[in-house]
Amino acid sequence: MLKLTKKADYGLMALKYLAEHPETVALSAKDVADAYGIPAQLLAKILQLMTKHGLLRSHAGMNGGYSLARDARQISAYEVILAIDGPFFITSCTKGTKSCELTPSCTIKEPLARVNDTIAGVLKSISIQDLAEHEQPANRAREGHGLVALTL
Amino acid sequence: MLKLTKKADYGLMALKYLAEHPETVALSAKDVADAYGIPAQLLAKILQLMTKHGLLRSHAGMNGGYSLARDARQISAYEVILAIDGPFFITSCTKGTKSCELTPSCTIKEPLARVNDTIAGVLKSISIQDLAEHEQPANRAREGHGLVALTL
DNA sequence: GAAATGCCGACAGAATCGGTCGTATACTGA
DNA sequence: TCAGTATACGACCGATTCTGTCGGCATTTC
Repeated sequence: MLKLTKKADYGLMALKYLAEHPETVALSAKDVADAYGIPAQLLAKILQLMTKHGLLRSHAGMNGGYSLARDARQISAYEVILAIDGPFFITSCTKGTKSCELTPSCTIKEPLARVNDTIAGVLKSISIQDLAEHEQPANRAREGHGLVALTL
Repeated sequence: MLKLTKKADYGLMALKYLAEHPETVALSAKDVADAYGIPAQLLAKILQLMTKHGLLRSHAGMNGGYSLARDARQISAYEVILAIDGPFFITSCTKGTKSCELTPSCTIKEPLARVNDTIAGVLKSISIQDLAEHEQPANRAREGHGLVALTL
């Protein structure tokens, strides 16, 4: 399928929302959840995850909430996905801990690992700021573009 | 997460195997399954799927089996994944049939849709032939490389 | 001290995925 | 013609993962 989980979507949406409201000191999980119609408790856990990974700063107590730990330009979509869904690999048998058992099967995986890197590169090149800026599809014809080379 | 299903992996492996054995007229599902230790019946269904999508030709009866419907260069990884896993979208709320119901939420999705296109482009640029050639990591330093531009 | 908020673990329902089984159909070759 | 091999297809089940909820606790502000 190759798709993000809803959690990752929610996380990106929440960060975008925070990036769009820089004037406020902090926004509570409920604020963001209400803004998008996301289950509040679920979003809360997602925000906590991102806090743990250093993407957000949290503040308990009344008028508490979350704020971006860094400038929106310094947070990439890759980091968000990594924080929420964990490390991803395009191949099922991730060549990490426990490689593929099937005898010589994973010859496929070596080229696909490079695809994986390419995708990661694309996601790393996208910042929360980029997401927030594209509110209106009008300014789509901007010049900024990342170039990604895939070497087979 | 962002990973392929095992079925897609199996499908790619099977096509690679077929591409590596061009001399044989046809290989049965069992042949391929045995070669890689894949459950035979599962692989059979995958091969049938790819046949239905025009990637393979099938031949029933004794000495039957499957053969590539086109040259290995003309079959992209994208087509394989599409045939097996169906159309994929990186975003949960695919902007196809039933768009996101959440009020204004899917502002995120528009930039991610472009990421999606980029990934699709990468996968389209990879042929079964490419997979088959990379049997040995020795000839990795080949010159052929696809260039993918992501315009934010 | 009370209210609001974040923090955390456990858990349940739903969806998806991986894999199996059974049966029907098609082709080959003796 | 008949047996054997192979594809074709649908139903099903167990396991895993994902989504979302609940309950309790900690922290800060007022």
